[in-house]
Amino acid sequence: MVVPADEVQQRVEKLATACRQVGVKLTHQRLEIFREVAGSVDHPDAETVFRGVRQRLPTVSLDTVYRTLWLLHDLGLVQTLGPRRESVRFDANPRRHHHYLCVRCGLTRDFESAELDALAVPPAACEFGSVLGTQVEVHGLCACCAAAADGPPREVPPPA
Amino acid sequence: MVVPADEVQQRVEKLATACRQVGVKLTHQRLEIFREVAGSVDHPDAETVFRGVRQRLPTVSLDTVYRTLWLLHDLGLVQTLGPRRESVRFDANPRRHHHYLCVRCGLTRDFESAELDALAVPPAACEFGSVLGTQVEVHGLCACCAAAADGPPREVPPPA
DNA sequence: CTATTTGCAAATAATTTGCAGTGCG
DNA sequence: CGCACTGCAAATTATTTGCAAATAG
Repeated sequence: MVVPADEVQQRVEKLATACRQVGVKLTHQRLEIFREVAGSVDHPDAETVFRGVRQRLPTVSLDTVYRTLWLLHDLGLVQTLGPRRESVRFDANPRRHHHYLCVRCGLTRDFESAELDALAVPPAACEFGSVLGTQVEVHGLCACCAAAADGPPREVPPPA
Repeated sequence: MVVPADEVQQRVEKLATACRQVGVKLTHQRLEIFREVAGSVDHPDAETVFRGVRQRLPTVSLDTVYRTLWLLHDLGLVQTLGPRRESVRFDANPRRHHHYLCVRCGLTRDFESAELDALAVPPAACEFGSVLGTQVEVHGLCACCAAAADGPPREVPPPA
């Protein structure tokens, strides 16, 4: 929860509009589930959203979280983030952005960059089909993992 | 199988070297599983690799495929590709490359671009930790999906 | 030879679905 | 009031693990 309250509020309004537009009901559960994703800078997975929402809505079920997350995805209100190994993560940041990704712990953070937004798509990429957008993934070791610099998360047998 | 044979051969040699170096055995199964990934331009998932290898090695088991794929990953010989929705996919292209990704069917293809390789990482991204590399994802509709231009793969109830 | 690796089958984890009750519009 | 939505539990799918037999080096 580091996303400013007014930003969250704005995103929630978009949700309300979108729901009305396609005729799906804006239930308490949906609202809270969306709030959970919209208010988080880590891109949570279904399980994590579930744990968060449960604190305010102790009766939600995990499957409602799944159903809602995919519904929000279909409405175009959250993006999915291909994970590194684990399950899908969700991202409710509607602004154009890119991702920083820790190769060790999987931490994922958004950042913005006008230069990267303006990237020219090379012809080699256009061959495959139309281009709707581009996104840059920056890989690295996050500050946290750099500090705790022991073995990698997945081990290879030590060189004989 | 569109990767040229000599390229595959070269990748296999790297595998042999790496195995010797860390003292893991280069078994028939491992060789074939690697060949399957190294020889494919689609980034196959475990199940797909399994089906492919099974044709030449009818007795391999799916779990050996999983174990081997992760082993190859640990050895740094294959990358994993965060999927769109489905499971993890593997990529044995050792050259610096970027990805084209169809938003509809999930088709994923490599392409190379010296400009993109040279991308300047914006300071906003450096805040989170060290930078090891960057990769660009180009999203679009592949030629195939553009042709069959019916509804999106995941439907939203039609606007009332 | 001997430690590593494999295949099998069973365990676990993640996600989806069927259904009956509930409540919003 | 009816249809969309929810929670539950069971089904399905994906992935991992334990162990005895097979095999690379």
